[in-house]
Amino acid sequence: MIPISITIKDVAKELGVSYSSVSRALNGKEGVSEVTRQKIAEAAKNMGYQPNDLARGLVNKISKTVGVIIPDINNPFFGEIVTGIVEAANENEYNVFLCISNWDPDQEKENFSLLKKKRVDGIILKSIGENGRYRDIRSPLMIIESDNDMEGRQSVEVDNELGGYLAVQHLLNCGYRNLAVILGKEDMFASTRRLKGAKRALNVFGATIEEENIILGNFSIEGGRVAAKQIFKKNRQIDAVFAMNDLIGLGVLQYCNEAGIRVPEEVGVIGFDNISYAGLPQIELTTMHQPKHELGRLLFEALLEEIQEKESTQQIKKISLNPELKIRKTTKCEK
Amino acid sequence: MIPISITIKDVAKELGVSYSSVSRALNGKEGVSEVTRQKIAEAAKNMGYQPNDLARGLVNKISKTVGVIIPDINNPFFGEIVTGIVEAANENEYNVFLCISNWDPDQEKENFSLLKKKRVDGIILKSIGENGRYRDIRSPLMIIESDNDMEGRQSVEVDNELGGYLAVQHLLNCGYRNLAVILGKEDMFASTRRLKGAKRALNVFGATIEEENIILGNFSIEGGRVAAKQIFKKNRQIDAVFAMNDLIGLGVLQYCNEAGIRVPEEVGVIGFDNISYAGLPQIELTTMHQPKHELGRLLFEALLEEIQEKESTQQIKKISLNPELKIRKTTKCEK
DNA sequence: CTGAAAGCGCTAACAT
DNA sequence: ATGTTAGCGCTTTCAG
Repeated sequence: MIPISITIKDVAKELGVSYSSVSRALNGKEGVSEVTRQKIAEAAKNMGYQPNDLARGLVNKISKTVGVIIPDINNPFFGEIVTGIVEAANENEYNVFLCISNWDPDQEKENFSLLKKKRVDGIILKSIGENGRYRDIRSPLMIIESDNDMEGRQSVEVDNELGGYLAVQHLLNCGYRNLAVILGKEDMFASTRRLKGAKRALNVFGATIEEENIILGNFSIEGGRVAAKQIFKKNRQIDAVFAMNDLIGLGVLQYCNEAGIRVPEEVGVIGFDNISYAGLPQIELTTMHQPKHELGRLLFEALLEEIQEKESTQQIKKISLNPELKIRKTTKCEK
Repeated sequence: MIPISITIKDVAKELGVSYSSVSRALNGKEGVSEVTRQKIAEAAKNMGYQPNDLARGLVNKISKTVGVIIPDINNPFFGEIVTGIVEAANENEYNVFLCISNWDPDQEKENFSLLKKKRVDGIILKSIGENGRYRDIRSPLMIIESDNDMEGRQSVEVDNELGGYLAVQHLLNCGYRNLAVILGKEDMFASTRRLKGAKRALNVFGATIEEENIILGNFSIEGGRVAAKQIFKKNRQIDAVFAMNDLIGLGVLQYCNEAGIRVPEEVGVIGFDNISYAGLPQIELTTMHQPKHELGRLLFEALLEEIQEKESTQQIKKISLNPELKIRKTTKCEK
């Protein structure tokens, strides 16, 4: 079952031309007469010739390949981003290696090393928050939500601080006053930014939040459930929670459901990301929308630019998109 | 920003040995004294040597790379399968190219061609149902749920007929009598098998299903909602629906919710796949569980075997796992 | 046990 | 416009 692939030499022999001519013709380089170019194109097609990107990569130092390292493809946030990345990549004849770090620094390192062997042209990374480990990565790199330690690296992200601000502003507008916040401990960069925005909104309103009402949870449904339990066990006054992503939000809803707490009457809940399941009629989670698909496309396009730039201007781009408030049924007002 | 990668020659020069020795040492081949082997290993490590898999692939005809073509990574069914594939692949030092066909035959073809250029060692495919197009694929291929036309190809799947049988048996056990079935039109192989099992269960029970109550929908939440509307507009008698996947099931639930139909009292709903969102307390969809993660691992492992087999026994393996009934709250009994 | 050399498929000078 | 050649980084005979 060894696939016999036909090479540039085979088609050269077939036509009795040199194989450099074939190479030139097939790559649209000048130096071939129209006539032979035609003949070559035709023969190549008939013979089912497919260029060998391994060989090409070896000489060009371009593998037409990028790596994507994310923690979890089952989080719809990443799923949609990856969809955008793959789409844009394929349009540019690129393939993408999918790596899953599982929020584990060791696996992430392992992934880097595997990708390096493959000589990918660039990497798109959702960093899992151990600092200073990317300084020595010498290939083009795009960060999904950069941390401070990534200064000097390109990144594409939503304006997280603005997102936090808008989320809490909405909660306040609804009349909720005793807020709790659940941070995602796997990703303190985004969480910290969003929290900063949240505090600013509180501040503008002349309010504050107790440190004890800011808790650390896992970025998962179960993580949200556990965190909510912790919150309400500790403080019955809480009347609204800002969850750092929709998965956590879903977990909060789950807890409220179990504990008989009415949403949005007794407590309001807002999430972040706007994953599709948040919009289910049984859920209707109010949340901050992120343009995930677009984020994915931009991520790849910016990476490609960096790859092709070689050594020109090389200015560090930080692309930032705006999140959008998506009001549904887990908060009790409409503005 | 060109990453200067160090080669086998560099470490050879450093040590004053021939580079073939370095190759031998690093690959654990015999013909190198323990002493030099040690020295080489150490030098390679210190110098940060990383093998170039492009070059390796060129000579070995093994790229340590596989391609996965699926219709939609945001369907948790595929998301979890891919997670299993990637996990198993990485354990074997393989990388996986993720391709998304978007249920579109043209994109699927495009993906094949891209992967061929990359000289992947094998491909894992969720075929989107156009027949006879894989006959000429000469590389190792594993099919996620094979169709008849794929005879002669390896496949890994859940026993779909059994799944259909168990699902409908459960519905019948609950006392539902007027069933409707929603097929997923994007994947008629799986749907047909499950339907066959469903009819068998009906048969054993001495019942049947009207053809008009078997409808074609899209494998999506919206598809399920539309199909449900169609069903209940046409026939008010229907008291249970078997949805061919959980997304469709979610859509049915959504319609019932809107139309004020009480589940499970007035109508029972059962899905297929057991995606994580089906288990949310607000949803609690009864469904047929598929061991998706395990399916993914098996898929890769079987593919790897086929890749390594070269030309030995070459018997066609069809691996089949059993689905499991997962009773929750959208059907009204417990057996 | 070790080195020299050929060749994987391709591109890019360099000749003609 | 076309052919010849070197070489990308590596593995694998083949000599020594």
